[in-house]
Amino acid sequence: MTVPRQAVLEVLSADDRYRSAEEIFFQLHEQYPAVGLTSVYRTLTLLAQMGLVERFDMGDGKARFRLRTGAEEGSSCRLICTNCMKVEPCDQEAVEDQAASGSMDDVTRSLETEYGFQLRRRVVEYYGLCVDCRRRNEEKRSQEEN
Amino acid sequence: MTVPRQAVLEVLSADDRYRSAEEIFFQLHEQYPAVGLTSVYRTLTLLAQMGLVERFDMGDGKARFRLRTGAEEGSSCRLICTNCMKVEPCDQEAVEDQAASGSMDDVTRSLETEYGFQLRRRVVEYYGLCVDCRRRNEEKRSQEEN
DNA sequence: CCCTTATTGAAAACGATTTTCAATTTCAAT
DNA sequence: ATTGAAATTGAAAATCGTTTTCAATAAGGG
Repeated sequence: MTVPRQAVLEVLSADDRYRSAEEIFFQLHEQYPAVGLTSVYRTLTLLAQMGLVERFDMGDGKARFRLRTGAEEGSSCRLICTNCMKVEPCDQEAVEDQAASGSMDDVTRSLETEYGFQLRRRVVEYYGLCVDCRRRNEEKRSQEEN
Repeated sequence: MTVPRQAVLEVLSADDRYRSAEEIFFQLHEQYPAVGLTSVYRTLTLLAQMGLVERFDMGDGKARFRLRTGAEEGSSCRLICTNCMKVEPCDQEAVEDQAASGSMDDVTRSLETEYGFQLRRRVVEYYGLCVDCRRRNEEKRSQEEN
C-alpha cells in the first residue's frame, strides 16, 4: 500500500459517483500534490483488475470509475443522463416489476414515477462468449489435453 | 451526394456487421483509392447525425458503425462477444419471454439455447434526462417564454 | 540497515479521432 | 456548356485520453 494508491482509494471512497481519471487526479491534488496523473491511471487500472473498481466507458471518450459496492454481481442497471452525463445505479428488478410488461412504454412510465427520469433510449447488452469463440475455446482445451 | 459518401454507404450496405472507421476505410480503398480516412470519419459522423447510421462505442477505444435498419427505435439489445468483439443484435422480447423470470439464471439459460451464447454479464442502460436536467430544462423554457 | 523488487513521476509515445487549410468538386443559376 | 459561390475533399498537423518508457525513489523482508 503506497501513497498514490491510498490517495486514489480515499477519493473513490468519498462518494459513489462515476468520475473520470482527471477528476480524481484534481481531487487528489489538493491533499497529495506529489501524486501524478500517471499513477492515478495505473492505480485505477490495478483496482479495476482486482475487481475493486468498476470502469465504465461512456460515449464521450473518457472512462469513468467508481468503487464497487458488492451489491452488483455480473449484472448491472443504470440511469444515464445524456445531458449532464451523470450515472445513477438503479434496481432493474424494481423497474421491470413496476412496469406491467417489458414494453418500452411501460418501462418509460415506471422510470418516470420511480426516478423522475425521462427515458429516451433503452440499451440491453449481454456480454459473454459467442458460439464461435466458445467452440474455438473448447477445441483449444481438448488439444491441450493431448 | 459525393463520391466518398456514396462509397461509405456502399460498404455499409454490404452487410449489417458493426465495423470500425478503419475497417470501412480499407474496404473502400480497393474500389475507391482516392477516398481518405478523414472523409470516412466525416461521412460516418454525418450519417450518424442524420440517424442513418448507428454509432456504437465498444470498450476498446474504437467506435463501430452500422447502417440503421429501422427495426430498432429507441431501444436496442445486443450480444457482445468479449473474446472476438463481435456484436450481434438480438430480440430482447424473445430472450426475456423465453426466460421464466427476469433473473440472471433464466436469461443465461435462454441465451444459451436460443443463441448458443455463454452469458457473463448483463448490462441494462437507460439513457435520458435525469430529474435535475429535466427541471433545469423546464425552467429555461419558461424563462424564454417571457 | 541493506538489497532486491516494486512503484513512482515526468516526459515521450500512442492511437483514434478532429481540425486546419488549400485545392477540388458539386450543383444551381446562367 | 459555363460560371461561380458554397460545400466537400485529402493530407498533414493538432488534439486528447491513455499508455509506455525510464531513471529515480520508496517499500519492506532478510
